[in-house]
Amino acid sequence: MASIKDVAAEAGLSVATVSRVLNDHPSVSPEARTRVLAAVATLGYRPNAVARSLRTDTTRTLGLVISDVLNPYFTELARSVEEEARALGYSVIIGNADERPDLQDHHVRTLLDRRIDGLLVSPTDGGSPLMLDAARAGTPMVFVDRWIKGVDVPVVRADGQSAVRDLVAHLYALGHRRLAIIAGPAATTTGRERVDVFRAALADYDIPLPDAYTGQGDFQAESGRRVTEGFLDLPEPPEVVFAADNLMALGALDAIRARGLRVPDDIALAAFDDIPWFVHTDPPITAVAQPTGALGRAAVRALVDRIEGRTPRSVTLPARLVVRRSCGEPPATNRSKP
Amino acid sequence: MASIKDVAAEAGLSVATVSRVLNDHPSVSPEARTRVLAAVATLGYRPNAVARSLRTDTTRTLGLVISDVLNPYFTELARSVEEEARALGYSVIIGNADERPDLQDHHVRTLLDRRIDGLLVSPTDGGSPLMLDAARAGTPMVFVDRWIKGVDVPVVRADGQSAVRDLVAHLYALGHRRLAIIAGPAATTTGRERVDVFRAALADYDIPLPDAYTGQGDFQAESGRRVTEGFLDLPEPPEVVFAADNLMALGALDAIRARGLRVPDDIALAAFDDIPWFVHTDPPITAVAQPTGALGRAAVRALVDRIEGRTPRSVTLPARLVVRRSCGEPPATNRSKP
DNA sequence: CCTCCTCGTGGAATCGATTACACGGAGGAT
DNA sequence: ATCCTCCGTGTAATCGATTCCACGAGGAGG
Repeated sequence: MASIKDVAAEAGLSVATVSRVLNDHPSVSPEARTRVLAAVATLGYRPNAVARSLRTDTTRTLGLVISDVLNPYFTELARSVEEEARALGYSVIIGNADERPDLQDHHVRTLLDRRIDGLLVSPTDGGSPLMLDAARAGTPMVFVDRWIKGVDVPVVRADGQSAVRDLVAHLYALGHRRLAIIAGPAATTTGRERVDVFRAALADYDIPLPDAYTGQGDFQAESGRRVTEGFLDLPEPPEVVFAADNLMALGALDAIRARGLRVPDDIALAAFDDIPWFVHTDPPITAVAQPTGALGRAAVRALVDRIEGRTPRSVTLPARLVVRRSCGEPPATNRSKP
Repeated sequence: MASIKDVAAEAGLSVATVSRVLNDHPSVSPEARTRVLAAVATLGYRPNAVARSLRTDTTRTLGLVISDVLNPYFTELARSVEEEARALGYSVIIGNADERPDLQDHHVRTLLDRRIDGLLVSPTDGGSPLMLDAARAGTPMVFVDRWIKGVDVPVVRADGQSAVRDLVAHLYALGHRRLAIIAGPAATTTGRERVDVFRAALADYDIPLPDAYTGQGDFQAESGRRVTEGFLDLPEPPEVVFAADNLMALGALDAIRARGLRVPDDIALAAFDDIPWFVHTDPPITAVAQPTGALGRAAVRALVDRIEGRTPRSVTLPARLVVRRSCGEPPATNRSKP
């Protein structure tokens, strides 16, 4: 593969001049410029990004470590992150932690070794020493969706509070009083928070959230199934199951079906995170929708701000309730009336 | 960030010795080894992968360019690719082409600039000059799922022939005679092939596949909707719609619902590519399932074989039919009988 | 006409690793 | 005792770029 030396030789100029043309440095004669460009074309030369990175200590690459690629929410997040990064001239390397702290560390380490310019993380756990060290050592970093307490790192996330309040109001209006939640891992912020806002919203209606109605999941479908089975085995099962993410909602749906029960007639179901498939499930699932694309874009902008020396800001965007049929009472089809 | 020179200074040895310890070169005294390791630990040193890559002309990184990350089929493929690569000591950089040839080229170019060791591609189109040049120039490359004719690159893919034959047999047994297909882009191999095997399977039953029953899609949900509407507007609409991928099947389902029609009573639906969500749609969708994980792993192995000087082999694995309820006649629940 | 600047260019250092080669010392063979 | 080999180590070249510094030519200003 042709190097800058070959181009210099072909153009009859020095490598310095070639480099200047390639980085459009002002002081190059028009003549030299055309000669270099001609040589580049005939040789099909492309600069070696590895060499350039070594010299400039800059890779124009962002690392993104997410908890689970198979979760459509994170897939969409990854997609919007890559789009925004590309628009700003950066590439993205995605690491999939699969909700495993060891894998998360593996990816963080690999990305750091490659000297990425900045790191976007949705932490799987309460924070590995590795990540905390990296943050303290000054690696540009931004948390997205989930975050870790006690670290001075900007956070870009959705606030589900008002949407969950709306959800509870919706459920209450439908006559439901016994509401249960499938929580995420307590080690994640989203795992705890969603339970907290749900409990707070219930309190507004003087509805308690007993321990029996708060199941411990891990954001994977299987745990949703397990916890839901537990709920259904209760002497007095809940009337509604609220899953703290979309995969656990799927598991819950499975468990309910396996018992021959119907949604929403026998039991209602709602989920945190909205995904395209929820329109097509049987029945369509009522969900709290995060502004996923906007979150990804905001996260990239914050990170790039930090990298390029500006002051990054934390961002919180509101989630909103999307009512479908999984909690009962099909919503009116025409909402066009003012 | 500490460099190998700092480690050498800390250990009171030369950089050469440090490097030898780090790469466990045999001729290092035990004493030197411990001194180096101690220095590495106190400094928290990590080798700079960029510098190493420049020197060794090796990045231990694979590029994966897929057509659409939002498509669960490709997400799962990406995941299995990363897993297998990690097991073999490689990292993966994913590029999402979004079914756009220009984006595909952008990613291929970026990956090549970064001097990845090998490239895994599921081409969006018939083959850009860029990719053909790269292949000819000797970049280790393997096609997965889709491929390009006339290039000497191993292909790892699924063979849907027998599964599609099974599907047609299933449909025929249910009494369906007017079968339509939503094809993928003609520029892709999978776009054309799936139509061909479908037509061949129909021929076995003397069923023709008229032009009116072959709609042109682009592997995205919206095109599935559009084509299906066309089918439904026909004076004699088909009894079955077979979508050549899962997203178009989703679009088809939308279109059918929008007309107030029911699946499978009014019209049957089947899809190429099986995904977890098909179990939960209303009704569950009958599909041709590819062995996605195995494909990803086989592709990585072939690529690594090529990179490490062994001879890579093309691999074709059989797809299989998964019958659900979207074509009629709920399958018997107990299949345990011998 | 001389001096000083500016501009275009090239030489060479540099980034952080790997590795060929040289070298000194220890130990074995003769 | 001499010579050879092998082992552990260090020096320095190298990968492919960027960039500081020096230099010569040419133009402007005195």
